Amino acid sequence: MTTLADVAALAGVAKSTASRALGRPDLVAPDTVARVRAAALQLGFVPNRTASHLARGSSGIVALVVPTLDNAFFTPIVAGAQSRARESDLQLTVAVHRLDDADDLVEFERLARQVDGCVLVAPRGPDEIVQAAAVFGPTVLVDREIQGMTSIVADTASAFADLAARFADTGHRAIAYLGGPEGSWQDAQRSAAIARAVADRAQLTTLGPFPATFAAGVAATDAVVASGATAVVPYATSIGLGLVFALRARGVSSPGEIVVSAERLVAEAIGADEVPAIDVDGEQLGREAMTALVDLLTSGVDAGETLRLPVSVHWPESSPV
Amino acid sequence: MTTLADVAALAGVAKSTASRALGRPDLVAPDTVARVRAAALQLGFVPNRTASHLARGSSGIVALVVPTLDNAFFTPIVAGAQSRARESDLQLTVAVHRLDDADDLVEFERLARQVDGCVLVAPRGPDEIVQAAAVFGPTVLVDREIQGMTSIVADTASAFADLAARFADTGHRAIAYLGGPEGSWQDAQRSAAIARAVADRAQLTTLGPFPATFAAGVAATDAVVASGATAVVPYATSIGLGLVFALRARGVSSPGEIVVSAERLVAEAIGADEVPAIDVDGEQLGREAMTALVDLLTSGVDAGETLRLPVSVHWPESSPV
DNA sequence: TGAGGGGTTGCAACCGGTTGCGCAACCGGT
DNA sequence: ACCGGTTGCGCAACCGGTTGCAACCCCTCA
Repeated sequence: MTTLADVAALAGVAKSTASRALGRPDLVAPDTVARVRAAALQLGFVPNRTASHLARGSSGIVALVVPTLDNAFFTPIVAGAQSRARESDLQLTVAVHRLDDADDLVEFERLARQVDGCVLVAPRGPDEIVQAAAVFGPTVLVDREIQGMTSIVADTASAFADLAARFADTGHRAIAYLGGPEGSWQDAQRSAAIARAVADRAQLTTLGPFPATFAAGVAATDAVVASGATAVVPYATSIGLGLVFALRARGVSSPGEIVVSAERLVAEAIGADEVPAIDVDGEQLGREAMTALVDLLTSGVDAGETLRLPVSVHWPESSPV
Repeated sequence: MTTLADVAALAGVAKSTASRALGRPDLVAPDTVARVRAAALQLGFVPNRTASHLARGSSGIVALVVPTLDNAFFTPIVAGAQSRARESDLQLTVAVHRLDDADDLVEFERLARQVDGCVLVAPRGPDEIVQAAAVFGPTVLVDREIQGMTSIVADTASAFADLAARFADTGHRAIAYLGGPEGSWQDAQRSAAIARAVADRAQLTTLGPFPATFAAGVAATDAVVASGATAVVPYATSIGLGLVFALRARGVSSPGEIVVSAERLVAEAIGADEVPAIDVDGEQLGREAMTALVDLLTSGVDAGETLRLPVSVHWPESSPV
């Protein structure tokens, strides 16, 4: 392996000058920079990240904390964050933590102390725990808003409200919302947004709380049918999938008799192009979060602002009613 | 942050002794070890991985190379490898590379030179390219066998053969195999295994090659119907899913008229508990591969052996014929 | 002509562990 | 009492970059 010393020797300068020429060219005379660069190129020099990190006192590792990976919502976030981290030469370590209570915190601290920063996906649990987690270092929050913390949220609530409003517009008189897990920040947002959107134009039944699973959707079927709803907005894709399968199994056609909104890709999978769908770009969510963390790391200042990403709604041409 | 020097000072020994006491206690007097350990505990000492890696000349990073992440087959492998890597205090970096041709190699080399070792998931591409990739450092292969290389393979071929044989046993006279992508090592194994298993007990039609996508399954429908097959074994889950949906869309009941084998979880999703299914434990695949790599890294010797993981077959109680 | 100052560069001390080598103490054996 | 052979420990030199500080050159302005 060729080291910086080799490059410096070939270029006829000191190691320190070589280091500066490559890292902060503005501090070095232009032709010296050129000479060093040429030498580096000629030797195929690749700086040793480990040494660099040691000298700078950083680890070069950032953590992404998710509550679970058994959920299609989180994996794209991981992918997006991963790819963005790589662009900034950071290693991403993915950790599974719920951050629900104080016990989670002690384990989290050990992790946080070993990395340069954290991206937290903590959909549930009290604000206090999440805030406490943020004291260990630079932190960016995903899909949740807490006063004073930098966060990136998908504006799913607006999309849900849009869906519900259109259902009401297209003649649905009874709409059901299948609520998400207890304590979920997004659930609170979505539930409130839908209620505002529907107002008194239709009867809105809120069911739940449900965990974001296929089984929960199946289990919700009785209640949905009993509610008399002709349009359903489920908190999560998996819940909707379970509901659709269970409805079909008992002979209720969907989207014929009961329309269930879905996510874009799933709408295709369940063979219903005519289902209203939303498109949350999880990868972008992860990418933007990592971008925010990188900014925070380089600038050193935490603006504590929220970036709200739009969520698109696909409404079928043919009326789903 | 407390450093080794602090610990050494508190324990009243030299830094070097402290280092050895913690890392190789067999070289140090028992009571000295105890004193150092106590000091470390008291100060809450956490060794700095970066410094350790620099001194040892390793990076502490291992790479997992997959051809794509848009495929449900690979994500569990990533998860398994990830979790196993963490147990050995290794950072996992996931890279997307096909390793199909020499161009991929140059980019791969840059990656490989920065890590301690690689786990390669390279289902396609010529053996030579994969072998060339292995020269840059310790390497473990997943789901593919190449003479002389350590590899972990799921014994899917046997499972496929089992499926085909049982189809023949239960009266199917025309069976179709939907082949995988061109050049796929596993496809070659599976195809051959099925042919051996069916022998002359039924008519076997091999279709393809197909990419492992939903769309490919849809596109294969005409050919499947034309073949007169009553039982189909698709190379990949996604192909099977596409086929089932397309069959149903054109009024052919499945598994009623044409049985399509599937993977365990998918069999449930398509609402057919009575479908023969296989269960490949991708997470275990990734985990075992990482275990092999860790062994290789610590022992320094590459045995070049293959570990074959069993794949279970679920045959429905009620005959699917 | 000399003091003041900006731009370049080199020296050497870091960052925090790891490890080769040498010294000293201590062992049992003659 | 003397000796070869452990055993236990410390010194200092690493690993490969980064950076504070000082030296130096050259140019400007008084």
